[in-house]
Amino acid sequence: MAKITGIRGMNDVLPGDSARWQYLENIVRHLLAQYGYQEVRTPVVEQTPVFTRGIGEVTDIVEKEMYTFEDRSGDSLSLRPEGTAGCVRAMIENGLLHNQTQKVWYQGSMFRYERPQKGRYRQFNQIGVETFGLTGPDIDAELIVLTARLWKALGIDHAVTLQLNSLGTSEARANYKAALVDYLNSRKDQLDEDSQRRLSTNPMRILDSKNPQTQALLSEAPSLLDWLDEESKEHFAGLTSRLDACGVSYEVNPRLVRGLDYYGKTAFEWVTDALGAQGTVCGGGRYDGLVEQLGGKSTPAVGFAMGVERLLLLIEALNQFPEDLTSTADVYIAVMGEKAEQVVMPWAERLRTDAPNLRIVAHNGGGGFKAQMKKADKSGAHFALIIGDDEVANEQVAVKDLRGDAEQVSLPLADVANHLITKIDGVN
RNA sequence: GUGACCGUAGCUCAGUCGGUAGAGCUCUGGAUUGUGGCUCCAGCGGUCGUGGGUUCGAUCCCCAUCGGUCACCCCA
Repeated sequence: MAKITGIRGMNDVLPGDSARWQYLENIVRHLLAQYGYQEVRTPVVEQTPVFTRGIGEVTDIVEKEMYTFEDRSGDSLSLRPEGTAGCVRAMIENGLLHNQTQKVWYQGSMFRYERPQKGRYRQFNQIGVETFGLTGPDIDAELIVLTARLWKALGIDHAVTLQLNSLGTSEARANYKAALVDYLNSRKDQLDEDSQRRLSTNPMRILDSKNPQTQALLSEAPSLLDWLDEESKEHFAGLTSRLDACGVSYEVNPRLVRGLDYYGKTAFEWVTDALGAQGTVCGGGRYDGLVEQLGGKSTPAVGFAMGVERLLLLIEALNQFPEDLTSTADVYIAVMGEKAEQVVMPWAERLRTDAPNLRIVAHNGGGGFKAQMKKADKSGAHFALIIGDDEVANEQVAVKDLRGDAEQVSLPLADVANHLITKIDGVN
């Protein structure tokens, strides 16, 4: 019989790792609440046109990376390859964009059929933030400032840099695109194969080619910034002045184009060189045309998404995880003798009632007393509680400090919870 | 989709110029009948990724295949 395995590029988050995910998620959730953003949860599967119309037919994501299938009624469905399109669909469908502004975020799995490598998986998780109904550069700035605060909270701010660009209005972009194609067509023979192909399909993407010869050729090419219309220039200036005022530094990168068709004006990426080839940790921009594209009333919008796995890899690489994440208990209860085994459950229940914020693990599964103490140590608990025949007879519990040098004491059961709470609060 | 490298114990790896394998960590028990971390001893644990070929004999050599990793591409 063939061995049953998980699917390539789709990973398990195991007990030893889940605390790290929760650590990141908790920080993000708290931070977004600080800015007044609300969470939305949308399905993992959408009708395929949500993505083909939203992301763009000729993008790589839609052309060759989507998990698309027919359901039993013959409808074409797709696993979401990104979060924005589905989020916009939900906002339109529920009438949440009618004369109101919205600030929302989501978190969840996305799916793309690609060859896995470091920081790139077939099922991966994004935390995304989207805002609707706001035209000015102040909201673009707020989103970026918010991410900057997040990097600080995670201890990775020294390892990421902000790349910033304006893609202009669609008219400006169309004019620029024509100029770029003109320039590159005259030097077509010097382009690498991929770039030659993109010349007709998606010429802007040639700008961020990694091919050094192509990059050299581009140094003489027309720059997007020179083709910006007044409106876009003003918007971009409004954004940069606010970033300056908040002390967020950035690098203007006129070659920064994003892979999804719906972006215009502001585009940004936070990148790191600490993760190998997949260095973009967060990316986003303005997509004023998308809501209309998906059948809603024209609504301005800005948003971004960050890659959870990449952030976790980066925090790990920079050694920024708190040390106590591996601990599974604050208090570990070891028992000896039949009488103790009889009372340990009700006693532990009482402690959990009296000290609801402590993680209290009662030993299961028998084994010698020494083995129980080893487990107490491995659990990361600050205290071991010891219940043997003597303790049962006196309604007492022996409290042993596993981390400090306090003397072991015996306390009446009724006093144990308070003792632990004060001691452990003091430690934390 | 293309390329490079790699598959030996649960994990990290050694090894056999071809004679069916070993260490560290983990786990269990003991040295220390009710006291963890350090140390020492013992035990548990392997179709050497899978299939085929060469050979008296293959974990080792050859071929294929599957899987993993990294990179291209693309993006979070």
